[in-house]
Amino acid sequence: MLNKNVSEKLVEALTKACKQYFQEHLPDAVFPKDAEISIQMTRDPGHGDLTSNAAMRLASLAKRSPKVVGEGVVTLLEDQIERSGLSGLIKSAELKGGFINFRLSGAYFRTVLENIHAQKDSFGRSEERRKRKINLEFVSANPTGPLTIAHGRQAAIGDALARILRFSGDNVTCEYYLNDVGRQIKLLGDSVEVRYRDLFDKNDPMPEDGYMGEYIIDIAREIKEKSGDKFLAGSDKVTAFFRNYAVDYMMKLINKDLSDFGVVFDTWTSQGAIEEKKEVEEALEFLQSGGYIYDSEGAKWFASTRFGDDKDRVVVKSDGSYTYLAPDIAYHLDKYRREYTHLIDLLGPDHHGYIRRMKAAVRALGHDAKSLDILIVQLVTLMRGGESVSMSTRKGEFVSLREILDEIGKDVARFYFLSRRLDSHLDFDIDLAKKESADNPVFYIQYAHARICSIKKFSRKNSFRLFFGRTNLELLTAKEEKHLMRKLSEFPFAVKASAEALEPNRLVAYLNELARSFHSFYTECRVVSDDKALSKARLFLVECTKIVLANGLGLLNITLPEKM
RNA sequence: GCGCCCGUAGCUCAUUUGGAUAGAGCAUCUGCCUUCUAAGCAGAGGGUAGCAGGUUCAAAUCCUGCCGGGCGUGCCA
Repeated sequence: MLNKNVSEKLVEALTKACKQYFQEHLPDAVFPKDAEISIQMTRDPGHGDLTSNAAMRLASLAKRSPKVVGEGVVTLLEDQIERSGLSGLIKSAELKGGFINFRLSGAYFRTVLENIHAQKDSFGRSEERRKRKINLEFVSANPTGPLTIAHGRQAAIGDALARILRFSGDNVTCEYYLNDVGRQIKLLGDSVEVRYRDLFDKNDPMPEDGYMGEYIIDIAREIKEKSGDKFLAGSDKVTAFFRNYAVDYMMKLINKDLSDFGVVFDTWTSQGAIEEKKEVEEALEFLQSGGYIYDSEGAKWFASTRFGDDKDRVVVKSDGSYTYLAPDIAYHLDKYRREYTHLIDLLGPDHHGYIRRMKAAVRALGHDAKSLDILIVQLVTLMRGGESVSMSTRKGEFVSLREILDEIGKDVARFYFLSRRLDSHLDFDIDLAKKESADNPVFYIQYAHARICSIKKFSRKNSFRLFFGRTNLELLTAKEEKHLMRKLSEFPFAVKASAEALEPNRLVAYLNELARSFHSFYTECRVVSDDKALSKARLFLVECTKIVLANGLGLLNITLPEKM
């Protein structure tokens, strides 16, 4: 019997009991059809394993106290539990402070352990294949500079989200939108050209708003080494060369940083390619045919207010060129054409004004606004020795993701970002992070895994003939063993909650609790001992813990050390 | 001015979509290594959840108004 079946059946039994209570005691009252009868895992094991607030929800409807309603429902519940075949798994149902609390039987938890052991790396994976085909776009940094710490936060979250959603049954494609045309890119090329000419003592001035970072000089040097003075005589062709070279160079750097950070993209879509395929024109024509485009003051406007935006937006400027919005609409249309049923964009907070207009565009294109989720990942305020540091890619002042990777490592950095909610405005003190990286919380979880590997090694070395006879899980009766079993059984719920809320931090919190349960168990319960039957049962429990830790950390793409 | 986000322990952050006594890590203090890893365990102290109202059986969570911080409010991307 699986977790899911148990909770569903229990909800069913509870709903029946509630209905029956209404029929018997309140013939005049109407039982609400959409009554939200639900069951959750308890926060505190002292309250049992599962809990429902049904009695409190129905109390006001029934015009009786939660206590009276609860008592009535609990009485009827025994019979319903019996009928739904749950009596072996539900040990008790009792009313406490208005909540109806359920205690699961030992048999239930033993079944969970057997499931974990049988399903291995699939344990926690959603059995149902959802039909959603998701396009998850994140980072999408302009290739005008190295990735910064803020991109790192997005990268870690996007990557983990993709893994969690896939595990939950969605088909997910991770996409990087490559902004390879436009003003910023032109400036990038021009900046490199000026630096290149500097190397030949042609001291041209940097363009206004040019890129001042050291890396621009690196690119210029590389060109000089490869091609000498070949590009000194400027021309349109040469300008294009510098631009393309710089973009390629930067994308190589960006991809190296991403892959070292454990972040994998499936596709890169280039804005230039979208424009070349005339998709912007097509998108605008589509909107035009729907009557959502009008002319005013020499420009073309998208009537986004008709879909809830505060004001209409210009899409074609009076000089005939596009605003940023036009290619972005085309890009989203392109995604829908690739048959994605659901789009998720991770953006920085400077784009929050963008949400309404893009949702308006999506609706004008004939799609449900709900098919687009725009998640704002808040910035990281970078601190250095308690002082906040302002960052500007253009001025060349920033802390790169590379520096973070080199200083504190992939696992610590990923964990740091993943354990926070995406909308928290968090402070990252790099000096503190370097100092504290030795006792970073990520090691707490990894250490649990390393300890398990050590136990396994020890048990093999002292082969207690543990492989004979059947494993009797009924021997697992200590408080710490029960807590650990309970925690293990929560894993599928934690994954589900994380996927539904699009919040990887929930999974992190769960893994932290699991590690805590394990460390506590480890301290109190000797695994490999003279009691062979008990050793065998405990080894089984430890193996299950290892599987769940591996599945969980795998979703976060954090390393599983065999020893530390 | 208007819009979005945030304000929780000395510091950094959680709080399972409105539930029970608001929890972790760091820092401080007290115990625990002759046995599978002490990067650990058990415990103590530390809180008017910015402030004031409201909705609800129940509010850190939802609504309103203030206060404070960040970001936006382009025919920039």
